[in-house]
Amino acid sequence: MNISEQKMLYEKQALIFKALAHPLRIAIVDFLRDGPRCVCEITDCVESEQSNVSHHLSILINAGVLSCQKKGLNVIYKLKIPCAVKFFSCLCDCVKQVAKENQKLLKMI
Amino acid sequence: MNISEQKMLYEKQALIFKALAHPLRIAIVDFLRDGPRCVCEITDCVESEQSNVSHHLSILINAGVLSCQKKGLNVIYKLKIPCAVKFFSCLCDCVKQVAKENQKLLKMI
DNA sequence: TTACTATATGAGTATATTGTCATATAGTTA
DNA sequence: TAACTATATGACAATATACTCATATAGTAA
Repeated sequence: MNISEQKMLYEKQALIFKALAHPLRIAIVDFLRDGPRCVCEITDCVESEQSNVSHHLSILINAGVLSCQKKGLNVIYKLKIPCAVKFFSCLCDCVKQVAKENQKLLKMI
Repeated sequence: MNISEQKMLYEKQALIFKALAHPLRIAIVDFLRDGPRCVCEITDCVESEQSNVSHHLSILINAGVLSCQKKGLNVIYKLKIPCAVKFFSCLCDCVKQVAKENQKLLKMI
């Protein structure tokens, strides 16, 4: 892989991270770990406006994190990144670690 | 975990994703997979201005993705998220998959 | 056909992020 | 001490992203 190919790869990877870089979109991905769900179920779960959820879903679709399928009036979204589940639990550990360090800092002051 | 705790966790996770959601920062993380490096080495590698690299490094530090240590005039940065390596190779697969699908689409037109 | 329901889209404003420049800081060397 | 080197910081303009509102679309049911 040459340098410009490498740069392009970084940009593509950044698109995926960007897609995941929002609490609401993480909530959506987390919810879909249990299986495919329609927009109305997702909207109920994340407690936001339908149009806002729709915008966020399209961001996740464009990044290739989710796929979707029409079924009657509904559109069913499902998780498409197999490693998301593992990475999420790792992220939990990271969040815990950061929290612990902040706690230490607070005690030092 | 109750709902507001869940939301806080999503926000913390989003911070980590946000930190990784930039090609230059991904390049930095990728570079640091080989081991700790000082700012000047990182700057050389990613081919950007020193002040810009410094800004991006501070974003990665704040998110808990990297840690750093002063050593004489230099500051040595190192990777702090153990799962980053695995997740990166998964992301490569995802990028490939998206690319394949786009190729299919192009052929259909 | 009309009315209804689920979802998507576009415009607009508010806010956040980016890269650059100039400059500050802290450690080193002479 | 002064000069130098590596890195960090702050302000700024340009750009991107988020949320809301109003509205469009496409499928369903009467």
